[in-house]
Amino acid sequence: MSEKWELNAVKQYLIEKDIKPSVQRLAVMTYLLEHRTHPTVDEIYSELQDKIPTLSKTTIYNTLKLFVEKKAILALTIDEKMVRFDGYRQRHAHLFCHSCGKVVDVPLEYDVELPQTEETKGFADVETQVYHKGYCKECLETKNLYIK
Amino acid sequence: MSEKWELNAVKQYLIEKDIKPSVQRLAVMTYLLEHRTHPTVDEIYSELQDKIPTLSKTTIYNTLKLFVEKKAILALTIDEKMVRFDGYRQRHAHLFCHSCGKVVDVPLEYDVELPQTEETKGFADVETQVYHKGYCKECLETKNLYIK
DNA sequence: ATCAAATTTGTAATGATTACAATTTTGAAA
DNA sequence: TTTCAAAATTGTAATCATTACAAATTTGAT
Repeated sequence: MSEKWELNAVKQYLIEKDIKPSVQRLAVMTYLLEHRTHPTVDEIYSELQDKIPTLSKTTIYNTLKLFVEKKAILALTIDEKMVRFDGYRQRHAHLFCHSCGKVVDVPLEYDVELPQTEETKGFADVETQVYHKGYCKECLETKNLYIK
Repeated sequence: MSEKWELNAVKQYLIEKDIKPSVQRLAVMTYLLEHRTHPTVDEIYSELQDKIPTLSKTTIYNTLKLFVEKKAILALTIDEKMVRFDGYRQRHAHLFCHSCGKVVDVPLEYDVELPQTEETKGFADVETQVYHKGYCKECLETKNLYIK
């Protein structure tokens, strides 16, 4: 569940992505690399508060925004309530449970390409995300969900 | 751009989906069927205010929520700021411009299936959405975007 | 015509995100 | 090491999409 990352490897990764490392940035990136849970801003903030007592939630927002701009992580809009973040860089899709909000990685066998049509011509910097949305086994078993 | 729908056909469609037709519901569904622009709540509300002077934005929210529950329309979470709605029922993917927020339909040649793995086993009622995100030609040509 | 259920409406609350200004840290140059 | 401007961080206040909720209206069966 929780791969371990060397601080220097994380630092190197940030530098590769043209991001100046700082205590806060290293903590956020390390958290994302070690936790494949697609956390929200609040989850990251709560988890890192202990390690960095002066941490501000605005810093988490700033940092994640920077990481996304620099393409070091992915912002997932799978949950309509809030953005989830993903530091995993291999091609994969995501599965979302409408009931508990859990997001899990699922394999994606091939690239889903943007077709070349009149509409899509000239689009640049396209990144593709595949979302599967439904209800997970645990929620179906433990909650009384009315799924038609 | 704007296919025309008979009121009775829309009414029939709502009934098929187990939705009791009302003036408001017919107006919203007709709007979604005739406009493939993936409008937001505000856009739908603005457009229908003239036709229905007493219309409330809460009604738009209620109506869209009902339509989604009954699977008459799709809620797109492609834009992190707000939900977009789609009344088009054929299989297709979506293309999103980060700069202007435009969402356009693009062909999707095959079903993107949820693979059967330990993690995905037991998931129910899964619906798949494919999002392509980038910058559209118009924005690239008319705005000074720094795309690295 | 009556009346309960369903629907619509308006207002107030919620909560994620952003704006912004102040404070702190960093790192190069003297 | 000291200085100082740029960058990064922080806290607070504002924004704005969405939801909660209660009152008003409409619907449809009797």
